[in-house]
Amino acid sequence: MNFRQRVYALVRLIPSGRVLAYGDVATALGSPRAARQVGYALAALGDDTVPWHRVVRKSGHIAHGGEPGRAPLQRVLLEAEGVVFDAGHVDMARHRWQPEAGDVAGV
DNA sequence: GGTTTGACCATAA
DNA sequence: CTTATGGCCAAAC
Repeated sequence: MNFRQRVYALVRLIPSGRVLAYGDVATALGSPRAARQVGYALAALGDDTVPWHRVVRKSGHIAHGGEPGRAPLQRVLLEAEGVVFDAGHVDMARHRWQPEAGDVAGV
């Protein structure tokens, strides 16, 4: 399976109110240094069947996409799920989700 | 095949 | 706090 498809599959498993860093997704897929590919995969994402807004930077800050208006939208979607924003960034220590072994195996 | 690119990350100043 | 630099891996050309 392509790397991008694996990214989509894993992101779909993120529960509501939880977030993951690009690097965390890459690590869960077995390539800890492929954080850029995760963002690349989400950028090429056409369908909205994937909760892409639950993926942020490791700092908890929202990534600067080339598409204008995407960042504010992402924040709104996260806050709607109960994610707490502190000084413009997500509290990662509080909302970071850790994928379980069974979840990644199913992909 | 080589080269470019990018919703990243870590480090340093 | 900001800016700069290098590395990284997969996809696209």
